[in-house]
Order: sequence, then structure tokens, then C-alpha cells
Amino acid sequence: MAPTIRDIARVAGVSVATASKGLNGKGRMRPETRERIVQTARDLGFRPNRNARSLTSGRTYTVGLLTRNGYGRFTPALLGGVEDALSADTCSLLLCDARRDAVRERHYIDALTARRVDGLIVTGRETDQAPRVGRDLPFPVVYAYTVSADPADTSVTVDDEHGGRLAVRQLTRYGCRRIAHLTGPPSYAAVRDRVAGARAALAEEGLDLPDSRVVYGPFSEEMGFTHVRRLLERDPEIDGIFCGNDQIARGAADGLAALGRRVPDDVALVGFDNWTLLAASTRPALASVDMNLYRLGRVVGETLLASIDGTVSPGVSRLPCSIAVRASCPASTGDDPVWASDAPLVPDA
Amino acid sequence: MAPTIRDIARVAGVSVATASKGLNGKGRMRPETRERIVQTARDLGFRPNRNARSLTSGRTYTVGLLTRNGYGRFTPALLGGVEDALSADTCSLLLCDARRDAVRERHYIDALTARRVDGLIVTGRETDQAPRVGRDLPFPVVYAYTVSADPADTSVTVDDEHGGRLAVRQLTRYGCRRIAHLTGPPSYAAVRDRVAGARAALAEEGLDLPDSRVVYGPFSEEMGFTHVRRLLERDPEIDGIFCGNDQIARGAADGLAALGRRVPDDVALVGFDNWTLLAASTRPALASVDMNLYRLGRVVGETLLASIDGTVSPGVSRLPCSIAVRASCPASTGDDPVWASDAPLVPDA
DNA sequence: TTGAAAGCGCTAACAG
DNA sequence: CTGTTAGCGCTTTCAA
Repeated sequence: MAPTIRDIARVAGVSVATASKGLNGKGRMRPETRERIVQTARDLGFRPNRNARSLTSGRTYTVGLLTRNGYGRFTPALLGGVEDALSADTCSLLLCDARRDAVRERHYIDALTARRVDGLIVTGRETDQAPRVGRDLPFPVVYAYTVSADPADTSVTVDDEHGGRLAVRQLTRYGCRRIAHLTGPPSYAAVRDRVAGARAALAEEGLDLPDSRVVYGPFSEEMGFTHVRRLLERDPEIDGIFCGNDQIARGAADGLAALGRRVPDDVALVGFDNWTLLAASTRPALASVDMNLYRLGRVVGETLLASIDGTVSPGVSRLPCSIAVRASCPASTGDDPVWASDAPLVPDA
Repeated sequence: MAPTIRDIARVAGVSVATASKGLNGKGRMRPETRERIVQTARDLGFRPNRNARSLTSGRTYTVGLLTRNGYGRFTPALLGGVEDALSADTCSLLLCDARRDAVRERHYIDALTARRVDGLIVTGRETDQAPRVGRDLPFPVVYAYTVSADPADTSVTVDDEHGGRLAVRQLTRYGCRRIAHLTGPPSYAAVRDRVAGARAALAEEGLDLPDSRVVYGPFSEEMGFTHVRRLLERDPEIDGIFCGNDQIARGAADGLAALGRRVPDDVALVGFDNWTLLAASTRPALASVDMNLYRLGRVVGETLLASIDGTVSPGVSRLPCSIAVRASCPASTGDDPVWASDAPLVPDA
């Protein structure tokens, strides 16, 4: 059995209360007494039972992380940020995966409640609004990446519109004038937001993105490969393509190569996600918008800690993206591309 | 404040002890009393405090998951399996990422000890032997994927040698006779084991894999792309390549295309990892060895539960791989490829 | 069938 | 400066 504070007290020849104070640096006592207590604890390998402590303190220093639909490619970076933010307050993370199942989700909420978590982070694979996780929960909740449908909740997500802007700006700075967009299903809020951002950035330059140059499809290489050909057949003047994610961009790069078009000289390419594994392996390497998920995680963690402290900040906040410049759309000279100062400490998969 | 069992007792008009028994279905009591207690608990939204309960029961129904070097591509599937296995015992997962830092690791071990976890799973990105996580820990530990250097510990990992065998068998069944191997750095145990498996399977057919046809390099597309060319220049008779992972295989596929060699007609290709996102997008789609990480996770979870129950099973156990057959090395007719019956419920990133 | 009391490991208010 | 006492929420003998 692990030693308890009573063992420490007995061996150190003091009362339990004194042992407690000694170990926690509270109260006043003779330095030698404290030293003796601490030393005894060390000798016996004493680890105070946090569960017991939380009984009186009311705080468990534990927060739940509920993912609604599995661990995706985005989860690791986010998780890293969350963990770093929480570790500032020595909070631990309790992991739950609801797997798109409302019953499972309810079950996990109950389990977390029974464990008296100090707070909860809810995450999901899409930025779309999702139903809130429950009502009148006995702890604060922060939605990460996914956004709660209830504006009274606190959500922190990515500014996809800004991402779209960045992508297009990179293309126009490189010199592209006739830009197309290959992207995912318009049912995704992220897809719609990126289109809006792209259009806004083009408008600033007096350019446009007509519907004829926007293609929606699955988020796959196949999609990029197939549609880049159709696009260029219909409109051979296209000189830049903003792709909705890196897989599409990779497919487009391969498709352009098959057509004999050079990247970026004939057609420049910008992807989205900055999924290094894919982006850096593409020939040429893909410039790509980075959602800064590590930072998102940090902000989410900090926001939750603030909520636990009672500082409430309801509503949706959207964090800006940055762009990783690579050969598929190099920086124009003398122009500083926006690039995250806080690069992820956690490399992506 | 959340209602306590005292509130239930008071409202239901019984003693705390009776309330406890009533809620837990223990002891004997008049059915109507029990019903009243349960109903009261429901009405007040009572959630028994598990931390308080664990004080007396000694079990926290919480296990730690310590990853030694970040969440990789392999983590999600493994995690899913672990979670499923543990949820059978309603255990929760406490997540920690040591980030290759011994101090961090020690810190997390202490934190988990203070939380009185019932057990610990240690995982890492490589199958290589790694130093054990600590000695005389007050809970059982199971190493997952990574293997503890101490044979007295319990480790569950992948049978890479078997994976190598499967890959080569797929190639020879398709008809390949002159096989080469493009793989990662030989410093990885996985790399060495796969080579050994490949050689063993070839020997069974009276074939061999001379050193001249084995190329070690980084686990990257670049590597596959570059070296497939060199390999075929030196030895144009090669008709099958076993690649150490899917990235290398993808690079090799692209390289072969650039050389004008058809896959699989001229050269068949088998990858490793069955990373669907990559393998299915390659043209042609990649046949690939699957490590069944979801199942590994399940077995790890079950092993840990067994250890907690006192059933000790020290040593290293290695789970077999399976192979996902795709166009780059199709199945020969009438031959049943080995394919996992327990496909991952958790799709990969 | 029910309840009083003790105790799990720890903290905190109050005396000594 | 140190110890006694009470109590956090729950379980578990043991009496009534």
C-alpha cells in the first residue's frame, strides 16, 4: 500500500495536521520540523492522494476532452496545445470519444460529471455549428474547432475566411490574375467561409472568382486530379488555383504535371491545412494555409481555465490562419508573407 | 452545488447508509424504499462522486496513457482500441505526452501516481526497445507498440517480421521472382524485422533478397522516388518491390511512372502501414500491410485490465499483421489473402 | 428493514 | 509552533 499522510506523521513524530501543513508549505513551524516532515515523505515515497484532496478543495484539476467524431488528423496538434495550456495549472486531461453516437456522448458526460471534472472541451472534425453537448452542466464548457449552435456557449475556432484571403493574396502577389478554386463539399461551413474569403481578397484587387471557376467535390486527390483538367480545358488562361485542402492540391499538382503545365510558372497552387507530410512531398512542394491548430489548442485551454476561474467569455472567437510559403507559389520579392510566430511544437502526423 | 448522497437521504427520508445501499442495489430493503431513493436521486440529478467513492474502494477506474514522443499517425487507431477495451470496465483514460523529455515523463508519472490510477499504458512511435518508465510503480504498466527493455515488463507490439512475410508472399503469389526492398533507416527495429521476415518468406520459395536489392533511407516519398530509379538501372529485371512504408511506396509508384514502367504489370508494389489516405490515392492504389493498430489497442487494454486484476503476463507479445490488397499487387486468383476480420472501427486520419 | 458510527486520505479552523 | 477536532462524499460493518 502507498503511504498515507498518517504514515508520514507517525514516522516524523508529528500530528497529521502538522504533516499536512509541512508538506504544503502552509502555516508557520520550525524549519527543522518542516524539513523532517519533507524528508520523511521523500524517504517513504509519499505521493499525496489528489482524489482525497479534491474532496475538500472542490477542484479536481482534471478536465475532460470529448471528441465527437473520432481523432482526426487535426486532433494531435490541437491536443498538444490544450495540454500545454492546461499544464500551466497542472490539470490533467480525461479523454473521451463519442464516435458520432448521442448515447455514448451522454454516457461520457455523465462519467465526467461523476468524476467532477473542472471543465470540458468539446471538439469535432468540422467547424460547422453543432448541437451543444448538454444543458446546465455543472462545469464550464469550451467548444474547440467545432462551434456550438448556442451563442451563449463559448467556442473557439479557426477563421476560415481569413485563410481563404491569405491563400488568394499569396496567389495575386505572385502575379496570378485569373484564379480558380477547387474545394470540398459546400455543405462544410469551412468550405463556404474559404470561398467567401477568397472572393473578398480578390475584390480588393479588382479581380473576381466567378462560379464557373469554383468546383466543389470530395476532399480527395482524385478530385483535384480530375477537375484541374476540366477547369483548364474550359479556361486555359487560368494562372492560379486555390485548393480547399492539401489533398486536392496534390491531385491538382499531379494533374497539371500530366497536362504538361509547369507549377508555378504556368499555374501557381496554394493548398490548405499545411499538412507537412503531404505538402512537402508534392513536387513542387505546396504552399499551404496553416490553421495553427496548436495555437488554437492553447487558446482553448487558456479559455477553459479562465472559465473555470469564473471569467466568462461567451460567443464564438475565430483565430487567424497563417501561410507556409513553398515552391508551388513562392513569395514575391520583398514581400513578407504572414507566417505564424508560434509554430507548432507538435509536428503533425 | 451538486447534490450529495446526504441530500438524497434527507429528501427520501432515509439515512445516508440506506441511501447508499439503495443506490447501489446492495443489501436488502423494501422495494418501495429503494424505489423512492432512486427516484429522488433522479429528481435531484444526483451523480455520485467517483473520487469520493474511490477513497474507500481503492480503485479509481482511471488509467493513464503516456505517450513518449507525441501523437503520431498511429496513435488514433491505437487509442480507439484501448478506449473500447477499457470502457468494458468503465475505465477512463488520462492522457499525457512526455515529448521525449525525461523530466516531463517523470512529472507525469508522479501526477498519475498522485491520482491513483489503476494502471498505465506506455506508448511510443517506434517498436524499438525503450527504457522502462520507472521502477516499483504502484500500478501495473503495459507497453504498447513500443517495447520495454526490461523483459519482466509486459509489452504488446506488432509482429513486423510477420508483416514482412505477408508483403513478400503477396508479391510472390502475384508472380514476382526478383524482389527488392526499399525501406527506412536500419536503426529501427521495425525495419530490421521486416527485412528478416521478407527474407524468410523468400527462402521458403527458394528465392532470395541479396543486400544489393535492399536500400535503406529515410521514410519519405523522396526516398522511394529517387531509389526506385537507381535500383532499376542497376537491375532492370526486378519485378516486385516491397516498400517499408506507404510513403516510400508512393514515391516508388511515382518514380516507376516516370520511368515508364507499369505497376503492377512490370513491377508490382506492396507498401506498409495501410495508411488509407495515401494508399488509396496512389495510382494505382497501393496494396499494403496493415498493423491492425486498433486491435493492438484492444489487446493492450485487455492486458492492462488483466494486470490490474492480478493476472500477470510478463514478456513481449507480438500481434500478427494483415494485408490490404489493392491494384499495385492484386491477389492471384483463387487465393484468399489474409485480411483482418476485425477491421478498425476507427478510420485512420 | 433500517440506521448509527467509523473510516477512506486529506485539509482547515481553532485551541493549546 | 503544534495538535485536536471536524468534515469533504461515500461505503461498510454492526446494532437496533
